[in-house]
Order: sequence, then structure tokens, then C-alpha cells
Amino acid sequence: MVSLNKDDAYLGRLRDYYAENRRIPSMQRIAELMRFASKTASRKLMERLAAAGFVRRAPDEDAWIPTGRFFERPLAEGGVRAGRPEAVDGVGVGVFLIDDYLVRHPSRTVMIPVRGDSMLDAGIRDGDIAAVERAAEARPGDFVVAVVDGEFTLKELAVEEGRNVLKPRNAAYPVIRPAGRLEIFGVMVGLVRRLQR
Amino acid sequence: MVSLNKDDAYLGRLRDYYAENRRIPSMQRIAELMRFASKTASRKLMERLAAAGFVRRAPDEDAWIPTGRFFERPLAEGGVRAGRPEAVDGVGVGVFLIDDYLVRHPSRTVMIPVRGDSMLDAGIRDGDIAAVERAAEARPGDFVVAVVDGEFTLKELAVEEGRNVLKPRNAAYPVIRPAGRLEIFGVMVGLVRRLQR
DNA sequence: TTGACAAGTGTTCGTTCGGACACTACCATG
DNA sequence: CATGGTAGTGTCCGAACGAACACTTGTCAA
Repeated sequence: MVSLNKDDAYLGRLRDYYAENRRIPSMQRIAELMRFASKTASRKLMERLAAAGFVRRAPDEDAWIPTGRFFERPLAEGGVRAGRPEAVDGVGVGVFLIDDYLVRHPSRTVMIPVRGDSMLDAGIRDGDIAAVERAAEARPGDFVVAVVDGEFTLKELAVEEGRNVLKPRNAAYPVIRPAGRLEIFGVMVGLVRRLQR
Repeated sequence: MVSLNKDDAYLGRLRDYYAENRRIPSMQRIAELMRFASKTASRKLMERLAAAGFVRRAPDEDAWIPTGRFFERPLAEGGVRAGRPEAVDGVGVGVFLIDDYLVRHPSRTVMIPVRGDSMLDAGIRDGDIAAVERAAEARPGDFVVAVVDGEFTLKELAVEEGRNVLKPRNAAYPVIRPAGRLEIFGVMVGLVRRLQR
């Protein structure tokens, strides 16, 4: 019953389809995709996948919805040395949910694109997307998104003579010493970067 | 031309539906959702949204797919105060799956933790997790995961006198010139970093 | 060896779907 | 005032859809 030996090939195709079309296809299209001759096979496949927790039924009607495990990615764990690639990519030793890994409090988390290179030395580059958790307070050393002159800016929070200041991580930029109270929007908790290709 | 004055209320409801069901509903259900009496209204709405770049048609069949702008979210929620930029074209979590953003070919993509700082100057740090798409071939300039001495290593692929070499992005590390054929495991397509807090 | 279960086939049925078309209500603007 | 474009209505049709059911094939353990 838990032998997804063949089903995970199906699951892979379903995942690829979803990545491209952002929807679970119809029974007929699943049949085409998997080279089934019959829709019933699709139906049973989906029921198996549902039982395994990859999809569920839509609350309001006939439609399948991907759930948590559908977005799990194989994770090659730290000790992959000595492994031949075939060994490694079959034994994708763990699973990894990018969203869960990055976002711990979904309702308080916002993704904000980073512009500029003022944090370059911290490995944060123009075009990266920062996961920011809303919080009025932060500790020195945190990377915070603050409102300065009506604009968002991402900097490291630091304390200078008892006052909060914003330190860039790039020698080409000056430390920002806000006149009044520093308005903090949130604290950066993660980073996502897509490489062009 | 694109007077989304009323349509963005519709768009909001569509986003909510998508957040819950991870799919664009059928014409009929859109009509229910928007309290239209006729499917044609739904159809025209979707055409307007498509023209404005929020959705597009599925390549293979009649279905609507959310695109980039669909996931744009103003940062408004939670009452950010004065003078902030109107909207940041980031995305609120809930509608947006980071996974979707990063992984284009799920069945070929593996997450691999990065160890060491040999790519530091490219903004890739120890502990980061790389999204790697399996591919035997790569182009010069790509960041590739290659198998060197039975270990995975992440470097930039370059060509030197007609031979593939692996260039670190850190002056402290030497260029790797493989003896035989360079065995490429895959190409890096994305990066995820969690900040400790 | 067999037998039980799971994967897959083939077909039928009523429902929902998208697309099309003619039409109406409502604004803006000249 | 009229006029033209846009949002929305009502209705029809053929195609695609999901569900159901009886059936076949393959596999693995008792």
C-alpha cells in the first residue's frame, strides 16, 4: 500500500504538469499524461495519492487540490560525499518543503523584493526576495525592514550610543541615523533567489 | 483602458479562492463568487484580467492560469503608516508558494545544502540551500553541481583552453581542473536561506 | 499453486463545462 | 441629447467531465 515505487513516477509527472499549468489536470488529461487507456485508472491513482497525503478534494466540489506533501522536494543531506550521483539522486535522503522551511508564521510573513546592493556583503543581492516577518521590535544584529523617508529599506539594526541605527553591509553606503524614532516594519527571516537561466 | 476600479475587488475574491483551492475556478463558479447571473460576465472578467496580465490561458486547453501579477500584493494589511510606497510587487504568503517561484521542473529538481564559502562572492553562503536541476549539460557561466573526487561541489562552470573547469567565486580557492571528463550533476537554479533568529 | 488484492481496461450515463450570440443597462463624454 | 463603449443578462449547443460498474491482468505471499 505504501509502495509508491511506480506511483512516484506518476507523481513526478503530475508535479511537472502542475508547475507548468498551476492546476491538477482533469481525469482524462491525467490519463493522457500517464498513458492510461482509461479514466478510471486516473481516478484510482488520485485516490492513492490522496491517501498518501499528496492531494485532497476541494471542499466545494470535484476538483483535486495539491496539499503539503505535493510540494516536498528531495533533499540531498549533508553527507553526500562518496556517493555516485545515481545513488544520491535515488536516495534523496530527505524531503524538504521550501515554504515551511522559510515561513514559520504565514499570517505575519511578507515577501519583499530587494533592490540595490547595500547588503551585498551579507550575501543579499539585488533581485533577491526577502521573507520578512512583521514585528515592531527587533534586536540589534537583526536584519530589519524599516521605513525611512517613506521608503522601505533593508539594513542591519544596530545600537549606537543608546540609539537605533541602520547599518548597511556594504562599505559604499553610509550608516543611517534616523532623526526621530526608527519605524520598523519587520524582521528578515529568510531569503529566496532565483537564478536566471 | 484598464480601469480596474471594480475589477480589483473581483481580483481579490479570485485570489482568496485561489489561496484556498489552489486553482482558478470554472466560469460558473466565478459567476457565483462574483454574484454574476451569467457565465458570460465571468468570461469577460477573465479576459480583462488576462489583458491586464493577471492570468493567462493554459497552453494545452481551456483553463486559466494565474501569472506573475496575480501574486502581487500590496503591503497594506496590518496598517503600515504614512508615506510608504503604495505597493511592493512582492507577494503575501498564502497565495504565493515560494516553491512555485523557485522550482520549474519538480521531477528534476533536488535541494542540496551548501557547505563552505567557496562561492561567497556570488552571495552563496555556508548553510544556504541550493535548488539544483538535474542536467548533464550546462553552459559556461552556469553555477553547476559537479562530482569531483566522489564529492558534490558547487562552482561556476567555465571553459579554459577548450576544457571545462570549475571556478570558485572566492579568491581564496583554486580553480578546479578535472583530470578526466567533468561529471556534472545539475545546474543551480535557485537559492533558499533561512536566517537564524 | 493458487488465490487474493491492486493496477488498469472499456463502456455508459447524467452533469457541468466553455464558447457563442443576441440582447440590455449603465455611464461617461462630445 | 445622443452615442458609443463597457459591464452584465439569458439562452443555447456540443464537447468534456466525473462517477459508476463490470471486467481483465499482473504480482506476490501463503
